[in-house]
Amino acid sequence: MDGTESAEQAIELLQQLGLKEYEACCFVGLTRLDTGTAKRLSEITEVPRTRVYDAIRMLEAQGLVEIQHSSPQRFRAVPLGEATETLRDQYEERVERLSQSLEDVEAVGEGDESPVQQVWAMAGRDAIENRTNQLLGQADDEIVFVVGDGSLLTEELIDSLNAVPSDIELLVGALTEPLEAEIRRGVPEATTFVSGLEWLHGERATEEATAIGRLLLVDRSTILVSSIVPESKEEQAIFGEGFGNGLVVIARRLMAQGLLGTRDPAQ
Amino acid sequence: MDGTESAEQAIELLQQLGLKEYEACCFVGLTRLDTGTAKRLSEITEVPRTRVYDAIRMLEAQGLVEIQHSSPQRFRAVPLGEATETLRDQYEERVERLSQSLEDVEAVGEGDESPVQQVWAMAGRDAIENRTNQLLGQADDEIVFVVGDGSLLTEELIDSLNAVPSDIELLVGALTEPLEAEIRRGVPEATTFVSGLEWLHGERATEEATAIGRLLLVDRSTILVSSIVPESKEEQAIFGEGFGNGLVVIARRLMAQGLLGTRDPAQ
DNA sequence: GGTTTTGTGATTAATCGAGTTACCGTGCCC
DNA sequence: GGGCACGGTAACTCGATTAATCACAAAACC
Repeated sequence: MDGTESAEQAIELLQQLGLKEYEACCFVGLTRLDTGTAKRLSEITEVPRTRVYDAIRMLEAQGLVEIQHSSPQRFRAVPLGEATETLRDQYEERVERLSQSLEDVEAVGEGDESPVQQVWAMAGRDAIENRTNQLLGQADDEIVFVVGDGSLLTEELIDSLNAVPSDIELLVGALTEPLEAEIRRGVPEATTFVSGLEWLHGERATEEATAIGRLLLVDRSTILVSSIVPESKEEQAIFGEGFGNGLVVIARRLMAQGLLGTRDPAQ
Repeated sequence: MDGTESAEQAIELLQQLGLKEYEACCFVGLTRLDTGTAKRLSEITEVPRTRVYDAIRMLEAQGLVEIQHSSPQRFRAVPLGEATETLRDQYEERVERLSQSLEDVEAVGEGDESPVQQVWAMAGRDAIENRTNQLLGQADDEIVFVVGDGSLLTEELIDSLNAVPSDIELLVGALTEPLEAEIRRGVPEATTFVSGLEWLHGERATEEATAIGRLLLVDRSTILVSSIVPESKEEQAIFGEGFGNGLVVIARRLMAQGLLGTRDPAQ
């Protein structure tokens, strides 16, 4: 612990960004110290003094702290703006290289053939949002979109909706009246409506309620339905495409797969 | 191994981005398979079949693969563009939250007082570049900048140089003639020159050559000198500010710290 | 000169991930 | 029906990191 409440959050995040525990502790320790020695750092943070040196060295190599080679040596954190920018750069570089590598690798013989009727499950707020944008962009005739939770109505989503060509019919619904108003404001082009999907929303049998996230139907041939699991706030979705049998099949599968009931939060 | 050469590179990168080995293997396995079962995947990749399921679940939770809940269940990777976008989003979100947390935490009593004459060491290409931009932006009178290696002349750097107000004297040097030409093209406003720093560049005594990276002197009061270690390609720098004794002191320190000789590559 | 700091290295303990095996349910072929 | 390959889950072993201590040499301080 670092004393302050949100310091621990910072440590947590730094670890998610790839730092070790000691490294993360030392870094936030330094941001609240401006400049300090190993001893001072080990007092503030719960990092044993003898391990501070290693941690700092690692941090320096990643461009997050500077070292003054005096005796005793002093450390200081790079200014916040520079630090975040550096982290961003590193990541951006990696993603870029990854993208390159993956392009050079596609295809190894045949993939399995698969039945016509496909239903895929996916999870993760960002991923589902990206898929949503993707689908919005490739619509030909008609889009039906229902937003079940205000938190899903992001900037990016509104942009995507506004980017829909005007010759495509755009129907956007919301589960509540105020949400609908918000949508009408953000996407004036769209025909908005309220709900019509309470049957999806309400609790089913005795199981606890599962909040409906979004429902997207493109050209009556591709559908994406998501729900938000109550506690973990994680969004999960099912996604179907390319079949002539219409919605009913999907809806049935939806039920069958328990998407509307409970499902163990992904690990 | 995955057969293909650059597949391993992708795996490497994915691990750096936070995935476990199995997860990384499964993901690239899927990108070259379009759609596949656990069995197929375990054949392509060297991941034991029984562990494919866990890996995939993790990947799904992160929004990188989709699962078809049939029997046998099928997996497929999210399209490359969506995947990278999702990774980007996740990271961006974390960095953003980190930034918030760290702002709420600054300052814990006094930092150590430190001597007037400060020399700080830092490392990492991105970090040094950021610091360079930072310094360029806060110059008042004069900027002297020497580029020792063409790879350092990035887009971003050129932008920063061009953003320097015209009432600030801007001197930009290069170690070679062609490099100077490139700079003159990219930054027409600047007064360019060649080298003048061979004494820094050449090998010293019998030690192997250390390539000079960049040298930046702002308002004659702040200096940043970097070198690029031959093998690891890592850039390391020293950075000094706020003293009236001019360059000489720094230069001497420079030598004393062996920046121009060899130094063990950070870990 | 003696004592406290400072820094490095080695050592132990705990954690986590890689790799393996055992086991249950389901369909399929004999 | 009995066996058998396949699909899926869950346990366990082993090895590599990492967190946490300890021992010790070199400086710095009084």
